[in-house]
Amino acid sequence: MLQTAIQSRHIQAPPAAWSARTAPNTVKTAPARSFETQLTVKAGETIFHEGDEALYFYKVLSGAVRLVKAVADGHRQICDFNLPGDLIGFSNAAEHEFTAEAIQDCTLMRYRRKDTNHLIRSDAAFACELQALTAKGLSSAYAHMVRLCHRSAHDRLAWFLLAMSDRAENDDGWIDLPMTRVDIADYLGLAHETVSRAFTQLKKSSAIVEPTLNRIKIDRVALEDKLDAA
Amino acid sequence: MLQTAIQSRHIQAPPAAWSARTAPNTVKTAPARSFETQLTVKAGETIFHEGDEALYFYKVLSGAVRLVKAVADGHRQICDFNLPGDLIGFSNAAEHEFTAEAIQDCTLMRYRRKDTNHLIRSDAAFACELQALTAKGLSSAYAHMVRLCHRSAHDRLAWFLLAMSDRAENDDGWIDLPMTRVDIADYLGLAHETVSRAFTQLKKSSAIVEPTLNRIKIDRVALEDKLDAA
DNA sequence: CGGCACGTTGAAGGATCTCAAGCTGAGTGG
DNA sequence: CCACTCAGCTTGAGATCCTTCAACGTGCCG
Repeated sequence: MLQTAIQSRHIQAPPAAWSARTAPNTVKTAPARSFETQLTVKAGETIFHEGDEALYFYKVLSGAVRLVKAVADGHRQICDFNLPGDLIGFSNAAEHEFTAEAIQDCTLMRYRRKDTNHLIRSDAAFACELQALTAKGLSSAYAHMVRLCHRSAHDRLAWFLLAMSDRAENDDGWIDLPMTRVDIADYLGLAHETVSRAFTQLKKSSAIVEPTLNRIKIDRVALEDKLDAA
Repeated sequence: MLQTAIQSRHIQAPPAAWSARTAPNTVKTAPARSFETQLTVKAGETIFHEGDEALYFYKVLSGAVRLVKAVADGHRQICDFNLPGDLIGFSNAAEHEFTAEAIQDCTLMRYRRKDTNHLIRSDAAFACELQALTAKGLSSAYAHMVRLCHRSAHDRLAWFLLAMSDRAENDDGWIDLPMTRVDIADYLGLAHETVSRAFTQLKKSSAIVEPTLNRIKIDRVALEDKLDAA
């Protein structure tokens, strides 16, 4: 497995743990229960805004979502991408701390925040799972910091692609990248032109294969070597 | 509020509030109880290592701690600084995700993790509290991402100093910076020379006053103007 | 067809990193 | 009291990388 390979080289483990998530295959169309509501959101639509009263939190069933914080100078920071199984917007703050936007058509399960404490009390398993998912989100956030602290643009992108591979690789080895280059740039703290150039170089060096813009296959060893060399 | 819930239920004598960000002046030397142990750590010593089995979590009573993740190329990323009132290492992961090092002589309160899990199951209020604290940590992590995404070194430093001001300003308006320039650099993802130059410029522009290395006073308006202008 | 969003590529400029040297203050030992 | 050491901080200069601005290409859609 990747972790062992990387750890043996004394490298920071790759950001396998993304935001709060469960294995994709555990995602089911849950039966309707009183405390949850299923809904669909079209690509480009906003699920909630930064600063909105946090009435609900969500779980992604299908599609992809980006979490965006606006920054003073007009730039934006994408804090995380959420894929099926991930939780969105769970915090105890009264207001949402970021804007959640669908980047693909999504189906979501919505939970009422005020029911949460009741559920925690009445359902120990739910409480433990929620705690674990939130802690995982924190772990993911720390991993992202490590990504951002990498000075080199190529490092950041390689790191990102390895993480996407752990997280969203299909059975046939292909990785779907639902986000645009601009999204990736805002996620990694780079200019989108820089991301584009880094992609081109990775393709030239055969570290990735990219027949279409949103579908790639990576050469793990080559990418990890690039991290080592840095 | 949740804090009060936990205090009244499990902690007869208040070890301050159980908040990830408690006001320093509420920190007291709590009496010894079965599930907590007070200990002291000297500056430079390690509290726990990244990858260690997570047997305990801690609360800072006095001093300052840095949370460090090692990165492949020999660099390191400081994920957070912890000051009195902060909690350290309270995720549900089996292993600590970062190394915690004292940057000043510290007194800490140590809690056994397995007691925590028991309490989650048996006591809903505790579970809610822990959930809230973890969510707060996540919020702090997102805020840090925004700091890191600021392209300019001056922006990052200004942001950092404003945050330290919110967090650690004394009654007389002075801010203690227990961490070195190198620590700040690793926190902000910059070279320490760059941090030093940024400090110098802020001093020249009178945005900060710095009679000694570890003690500054900031001009909030000037710093915020710098962020806007960027 | 035109408009538009997204992506790629080039060129120039600027910010940061790296390497290197010197400075400061604290602690130590003579 | 002084010289010495060492860690942390500052400053300089050059090289490197990234950003910015600009142009162009592509695919989609009305």
